[in-house]
Amino acid sequence: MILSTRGRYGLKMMLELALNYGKGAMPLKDIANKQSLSDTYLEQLISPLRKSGLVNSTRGAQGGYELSKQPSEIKVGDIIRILEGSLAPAECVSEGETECSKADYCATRLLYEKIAESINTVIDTITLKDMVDDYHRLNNKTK
Amino acid sequence: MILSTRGRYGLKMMLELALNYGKGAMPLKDIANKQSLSDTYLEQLISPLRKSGLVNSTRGAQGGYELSKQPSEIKVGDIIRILEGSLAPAECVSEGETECSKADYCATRLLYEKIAESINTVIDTITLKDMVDDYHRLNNKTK
DNA sequence: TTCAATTCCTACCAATCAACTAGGATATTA
DNA sequence: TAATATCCTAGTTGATTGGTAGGAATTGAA
Ligand code: FES
Ligand code: FES
Repeated sequence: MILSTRGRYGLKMMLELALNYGKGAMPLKDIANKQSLSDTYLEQLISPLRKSGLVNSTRGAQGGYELSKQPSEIKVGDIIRILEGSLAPAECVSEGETECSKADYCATRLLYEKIAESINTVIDTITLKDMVDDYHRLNNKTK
Repeated sequence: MILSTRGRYGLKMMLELALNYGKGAMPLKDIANKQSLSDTYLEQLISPLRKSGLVNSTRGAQGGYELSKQPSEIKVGDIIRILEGSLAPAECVSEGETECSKADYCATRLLYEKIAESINTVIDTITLKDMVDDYHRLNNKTK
């Protein structure tokens, strides 16, 4: 699996917050209940999202979390990279890493670069708004 | 990292065998030396490749491994899937798995499907022959 | 003012996985 | 028969995953 629970749960959380966007703060417990996930675990995942500025938090009673900007401005790539780290196929293609010494003559690196590029294109093209739209399309069909 | 050493070393091995294609069997120790990898570890990785029919083996002295078909007929996706398992982003998109019960109304699944599709397109388009060509282009430049 | 709701933070834990290593049986050829 | 290889099974070690536990700090409402 390319995505661990960190990325997958994180995406679900952020989708839930996107669905709630404009309706005020949403407590983590509500998110956890809606998605049937452990709230103490989600707590750990939302912390880096807050520190990266994707969500704002309000402490105390009636507090909770909300997106810091419009769903259309948050790419799923932002979320995934915060929670999973880079999705590079191998170290020598990942951004922060020191470049591999064999980079000049390594044929596998070209492959990794192509894989990385195609993944990045997908996750940086799709925003939370797209997922909200998908959600409504999927769930309002029967109504 | 999307690819573990299994996939990455496996690709290097197969590239080495592709470079040696048509020249008879190549012992694993030679591959390991050329790529500076542990031969006892590579032994474990080539076993599933042989069982899947991608490489043929010859036992005993002067034995070794060779590709079972032309480099142009072996997709890197074949190699990666054998050594890494599916590259699906999440369980509910992976082929063998029982389909997730929420599949009908799950918006994250659509995202996973798009990621999976783009990865599969890349790794099933590129063959060992392409990597061999890249290798020669990269390494004969200075000669 | 006090209490309940809530975020925030650190530490711990068990199970699994990743990346090897070790040791030996079996087959082939010079 | 010795040297060279593949083949097979079983460890081992460290990191990662997917959590739990416990409590401090903050805030709104009764
Ligand atoms: S392994 Fe890093 S460039 Fe090839
Ligand atoms: S989690 Fe499986 S379909 Fe959404």
